[in-house]
Amino acid sequence: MTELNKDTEGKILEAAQDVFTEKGMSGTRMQEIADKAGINKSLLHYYYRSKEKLFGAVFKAVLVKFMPKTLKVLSSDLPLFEKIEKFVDGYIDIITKHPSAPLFLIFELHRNPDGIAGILLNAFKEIGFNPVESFAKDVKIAKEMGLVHEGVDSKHLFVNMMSLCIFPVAARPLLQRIGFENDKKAYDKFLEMRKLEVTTFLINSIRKS
Amino acid sequence: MTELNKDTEGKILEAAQDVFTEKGMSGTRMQEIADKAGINKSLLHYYYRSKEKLFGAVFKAVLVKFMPKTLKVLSSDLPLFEKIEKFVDGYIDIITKHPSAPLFLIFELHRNPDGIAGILLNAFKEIGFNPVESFAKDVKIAKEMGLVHEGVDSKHLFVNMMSLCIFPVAARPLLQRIGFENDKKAYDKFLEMRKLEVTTFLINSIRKS
DNA sequence: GTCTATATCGGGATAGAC
DNA sequence: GTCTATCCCGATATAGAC
Repeated sequence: MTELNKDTEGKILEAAQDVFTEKGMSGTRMQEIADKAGINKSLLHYYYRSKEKLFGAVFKAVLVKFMPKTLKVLSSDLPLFEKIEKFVDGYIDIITKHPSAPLFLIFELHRNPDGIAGILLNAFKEIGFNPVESFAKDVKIAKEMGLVHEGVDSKHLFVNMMSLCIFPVAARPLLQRIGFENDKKAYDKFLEMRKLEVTTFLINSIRKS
Repeated sequence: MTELNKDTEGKILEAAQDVFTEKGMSGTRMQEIADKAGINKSLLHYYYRSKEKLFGAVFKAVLVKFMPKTLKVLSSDLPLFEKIEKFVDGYIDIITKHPSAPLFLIFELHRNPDGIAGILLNAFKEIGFNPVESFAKDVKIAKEMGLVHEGVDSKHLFVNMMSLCIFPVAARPLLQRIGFENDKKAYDKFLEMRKLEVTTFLINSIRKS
């Protein structure tokens, strides 16, 4: 819940985010967005000309919500181990708050990769920052300092880190049922514990000595 | 490509799997399934009474395709380290062959958790096997044998293992673009290497001494 | 069993009053 | 800017001939 009193356009965008991230592009009904925003269906078309356009706005908004914090950590000059810790901590936090966002991004990207990935790649290009390359440098430095094994591959490490943060949230409806008897609180606690768990897990696996 | 000459019902189910797993329930058009199966739209309704029913059949079929192999490994009496290795190897293999299946399962489970999770939980109940509990036992034994740290939590380990296998395939459209310049072959190779990578990564992080 | 034709309905989009 | 009424197409589903 952000603010409650905003202009119509803002209310629409917020409602649209809720519905789109929950049900995806094709599963979303304009009517449901209108209802949730407390306005009429045709107002949606007044502000955003089409469903497609509204979807685009939502997609960007979700990116904007996620990118800044995470990129800030990744582009910082913290040493590798601290950077991993900070990233995992912040990332699990933010996706726990917006649990359907990552699955939404992945699913829609899967549905229409080229059309959508453009938005993302442009975002990186604009700020002149590629998280994967940047992370590779961090790993290289840590190797030179003798902190991590020479055999460590930065891309695998990066993908591992992302996987361990995102998957448990995205697959929650499944995991909570098969491993936690569908106990919401227990799973919340599990996710909270993962911050430490994932960090130590990652660092243990790459640390020299 | 399984067999080419099968009865109409089989052709429909196969085509339906392709389309449903690719586009999800709401993104799927019956027409597209009919085209892909090389038959008429109304034949779909002849064999499966509704889209909903067809979807159910597909969902089960996908489960059946995945479950047996993976459960066979998990329920075997291999020692923990070998079990991890076998699982990771086989799992990455099978989801690489059916890359859209995991995302499909997760997304549809997210969309309608209770309606769909029932199918899954029943499947487990029928065979009287819960992978999470079983894995917990394996970890316990390994601890008693002094092979892994006492602090290792079996649920985190299980979720880590699943995350590391599934996410890189599910998020491929994204990862391949930001980390591999959208080079398909490079990413294929990356996935192939992950079998060893993930295994050693997991074992390194839990092994005692 | 397989086809063509058609019914029916839902949802995106527009027109036009206020 | 916001509403009501309506258009129109696409998609599921059914009827019925062969």
